[in-house]
Amino acid sequence: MKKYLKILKKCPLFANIEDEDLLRMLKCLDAKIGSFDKKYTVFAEGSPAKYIGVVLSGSVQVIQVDYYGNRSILSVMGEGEVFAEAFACAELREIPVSVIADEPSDIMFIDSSHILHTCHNNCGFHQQLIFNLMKDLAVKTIMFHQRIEITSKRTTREKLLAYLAMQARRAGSNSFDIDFDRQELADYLEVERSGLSAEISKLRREGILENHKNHFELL
Amino acid sequence: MKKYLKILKKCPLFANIEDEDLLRMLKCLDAKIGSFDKKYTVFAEGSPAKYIGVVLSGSVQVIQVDYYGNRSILSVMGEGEVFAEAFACAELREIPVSVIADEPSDIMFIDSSHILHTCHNNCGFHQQLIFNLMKDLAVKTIMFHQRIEITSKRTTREKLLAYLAMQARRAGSNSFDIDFDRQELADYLEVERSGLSAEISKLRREGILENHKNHFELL
DNA sequence: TGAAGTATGTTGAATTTTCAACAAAAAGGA
DNA sequence: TCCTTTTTGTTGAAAATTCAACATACTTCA
Repeated sequence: MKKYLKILKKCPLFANIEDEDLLRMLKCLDAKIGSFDKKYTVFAEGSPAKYIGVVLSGSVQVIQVDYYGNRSILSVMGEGEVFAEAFACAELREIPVSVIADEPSDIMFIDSSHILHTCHNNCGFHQQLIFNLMKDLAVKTIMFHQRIEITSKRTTREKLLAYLAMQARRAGSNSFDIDFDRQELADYLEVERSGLSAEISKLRREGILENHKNHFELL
Repeated sequence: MKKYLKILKKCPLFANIEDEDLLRMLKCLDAKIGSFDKKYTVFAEGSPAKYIGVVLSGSVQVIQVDYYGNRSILSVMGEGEVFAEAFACAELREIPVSVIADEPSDIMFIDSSHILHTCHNNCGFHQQLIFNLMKDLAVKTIMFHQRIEITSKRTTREKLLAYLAMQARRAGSNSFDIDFDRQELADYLEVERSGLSAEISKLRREGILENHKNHFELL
């Protein structure tokens, strides 16, 4: 667990908790670590909403797959980020999404009941954890607002440009890499992969952007 | 304030707080009440993310309007429900949405800093409030998951049927009323109003549903 | 009640997306 | 390196959406 201390310190769930306290607390919370190869399932849709996940290394995708097999990528969580916390905190029985490893990843699992209900050791961190969880969930809510702002556009072109503009803002530069391959970007933007490829080519021909693989530059 | 006690008790923000404590606490939080006529703006996009809103009567819509004037309805909050809490909790400077009264509404405003930072009176409810806020935000996150599940469908028909199926589930019956007029439903589903009307007519002709105004029945 | 304003339904043309199929390019493994 | 697999780009036809315009129904309020 010690080797992940640097990541854990960046994790919003553990903000304002001292190093020495952190490891002790994780023991108290009975945190477990698991490793997942790329594409492997961390949580399957319908499994109990019992554990909160923390990405220690790698990254995971939170996805929904509907009746017809259409897949939506809801979010991508990277190192130090938390996932599946909303289902545990809202006390859903089952999680309504799947979580898969986007690359080889180490994941820490915390039984949510250890956070939500005061532990018998009465260690003093629950209040801080709850507060951190609240902030984390507020940030997640805003993340969904941003996603909806992008996907509510009506055309592939507008969705793509809105997405790229947001990535450029995040990167602080008009030149940046994106995390998605083409199919994944289509699943995030909720458009057709082939139409997305075509639109990228069109924007390039029009001189609006340049790109090579996953690197983009807005002109 | 007393006249709203019944509503406030239903409000998730005040769960597990005794009646007698509630009014005292609201005074401590310096809660204010405002009234808004239908269509009036409760919060304008870009205004400071300082206040948390609680619907005492009526209902509000949380909306985004993009550069081209396209309007998305993100959520509708009715009596006892909380809004704009995510922006305050995440400590955004400005709120990225607008909130408008959907009907004549009374709204309670609470300065978020009074909740997030321990008050000098050191009244004992902050921990419970933070916990309630966390739960509320978890539920909101799940609400967005559901919205995305609906709007990620590719056709007007699929979006509409997914929406109606969810409303039927919520109502516990195949016969139910919806809160939206046609334009609002289109803004929620992110489709064209005229196309939506056409699709409703088509589903009716196909014998898949019956409807009169805002009453629907799935057959 | 009547008039004005708003909401809903309908339609056809233009635009866009989806779908399927395939070619080309890139990545991975033996 | 060569072969296989995966990813990406391209294309045309079919399907669906958007847009604009208008008719009708419904509301509101004087």
